[in-house]
Amino acid sequence: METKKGYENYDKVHVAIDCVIFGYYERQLQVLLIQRDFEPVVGEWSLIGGILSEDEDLDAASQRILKYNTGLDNVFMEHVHVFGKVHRDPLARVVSVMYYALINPIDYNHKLIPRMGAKWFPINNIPKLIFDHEEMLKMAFDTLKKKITRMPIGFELLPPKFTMPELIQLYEAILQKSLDKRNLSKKIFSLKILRKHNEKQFNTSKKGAFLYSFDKRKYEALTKKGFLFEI
Amino acid sequence: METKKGYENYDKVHVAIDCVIFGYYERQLQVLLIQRDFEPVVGEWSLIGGILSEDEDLDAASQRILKYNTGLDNVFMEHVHVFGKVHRDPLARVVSVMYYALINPIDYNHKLIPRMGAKWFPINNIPKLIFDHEEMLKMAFDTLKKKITRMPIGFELLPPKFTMPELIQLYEAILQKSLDKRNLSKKIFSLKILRKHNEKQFNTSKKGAFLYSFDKRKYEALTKKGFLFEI
DNA sequence: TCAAAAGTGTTATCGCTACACCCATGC
DNA sequence: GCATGGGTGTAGCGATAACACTTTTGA
Repeated sequence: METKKGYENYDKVHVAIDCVIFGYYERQLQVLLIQRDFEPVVGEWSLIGGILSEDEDLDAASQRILKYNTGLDNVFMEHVHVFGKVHRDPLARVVSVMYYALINPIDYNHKLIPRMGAKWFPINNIPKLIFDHEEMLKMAFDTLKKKITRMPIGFELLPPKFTMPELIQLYEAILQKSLDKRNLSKKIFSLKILRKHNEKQFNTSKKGAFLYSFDKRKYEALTKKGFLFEI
Repeated sequence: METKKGYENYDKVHVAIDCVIFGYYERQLQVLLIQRDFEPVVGEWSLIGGILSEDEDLDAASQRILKYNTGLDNVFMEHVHVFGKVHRDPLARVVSVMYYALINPIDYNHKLIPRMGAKWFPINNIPKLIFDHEEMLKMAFDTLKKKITRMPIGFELLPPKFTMPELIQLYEAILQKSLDKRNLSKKIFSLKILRKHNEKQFNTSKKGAFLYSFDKRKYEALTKKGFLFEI
C-alpha cells in the first residue's frame, strides 16, 4: 500500500455491479436489458446494474440488484471481469464489477417483475448498448460458452423438469451450432446427475419425451472433485 | 441503475489492486510479498497492492503498482477476482481487485528494486498473510495451475532463452507433480511456438541442453484461434 | 398410413499415456 | 570408462466423433 498511514489520502470511486442476465425461452438464449431513465443516455439500453453501498458486501449487492430487477434470488451468478477505464461512464468515475447470471423460465414466468422497461432480447438481436456494455455482454457470453462445454451448468437455465431434447436444444442455442444428440445425451447420462421421471412431455411431439430433473447433490459431489467434460 | 439522476446519492469506496506476483527461480515457484509498514498490521506480510486513483484506469493502476514494487513493466498480468466483503480490511471499506502477474528472473535480477522489504517466498512456504490475502493467493495459484494446463503461458516465467528441461521443471514446480518429459516436450514442440537456437547451456549437464526462445507472434496467432491444449 | 420427433449402439479414428534406451560430455 | 543429465519413438488404450434406423402416436 505504498507508504501511507491508513487511506485518508486516497481517492474513493463509485463501484457498480453490472449483470448479464441470461434466460432461455422460445428456443433462444436471451439477455435481460433495461432502458435507462436518466441522463446522459435516456432511452438507451443497458445491462441491469446498480451501485455498491459502503456497508454492503459485494456479493450481497449483486444479489440485491438481481432481486430488485427480476424478483428472483438464489440465482446462479458468477463474477467475470472488472471494467475500470476512467471515462467508461461519462457521468462519473465508476468501476464496474461484471457478473453473469442464469435464470430459468419457470421462475421468471411466475415471479419476475420486470421493472422500468426491462425486456428480454435474443442473443443474436441485441440493441446498441450504453458505455462498454457491449464488451461486457460479449465477454459474458464467451465465458458462458466456454464454461458450458466443461461443466453442465445448463440446468440453471431450464425449468426443474425438462426433456433431453430441450437440454440439447439449449446447448445448441448457447454454442450456436448443431450437436449430435446421441453423443451429447450419452455424455450427460454418464455423469449420472439426472433423475428420470415417469412422466412425458407432449409439447413438441406425439411420442412424447421423458422428463428429467437435475440432482444437485450428485452434481456438487462431481464439481468438488473438479470434474470436467468437453462437448 | 435503479431510478436516480446521476450518482450523487450513491456511496464511494476505496478500490485497491492486489497483485499475486509469481516468479520462478531456484527451481521453485515463488511469490513476492511485502511487509506492511502501517497500522493495523505492522510487520505482517501482504500481497503487493495499492489504491486506485480517481483519474487512473484500473489496468494502468495495476501496472503502476507492479512497476513501483518491482521496477518492471510490460508484465503478463491478468485479473482473477474481486474481493468485496465489508470488513475485509479493518481500516476502511476497500474493494480489492486481484490480479496475478508472471515475472521472469532475468528481468527481475537486472531491474528489480525490492522496496519496503519485499521478499520472494516459495509457494510451499508462505507466511501468514493479512486480511483475505491467503484466499487471494490460493485463488491465484489455482488459476495459474488451471491456465497453464491449457495454454503455454509458462514462458512468461522463464528468461528469453531457456532449455526444454528448464521448461519442464517449471511446469512440475507449478503443478506440483512430476511430468513425463517426452510427452510434454512433444506437446510443446507440436505447437511450433519455439525457436531453437544453435547454442547450448551447460549449467546443469555435461552434454548441454539446447536453448529455445518463445515466438510471441506464432503464439498469439494460436491464442486468437482459441487454441487450447491439456497436460 | 404418414409425418414428426424421440430414442438408442457400433465402429473408426485420434490423441493421450506409459514406457526405456542411446547420446554427449566432463571428470 | 563412467556417471550425469539430454534427447528421442512406439504401442496400447480410452475417449471422442461420426453415423442411421426403429419407435410411438396423433392427425
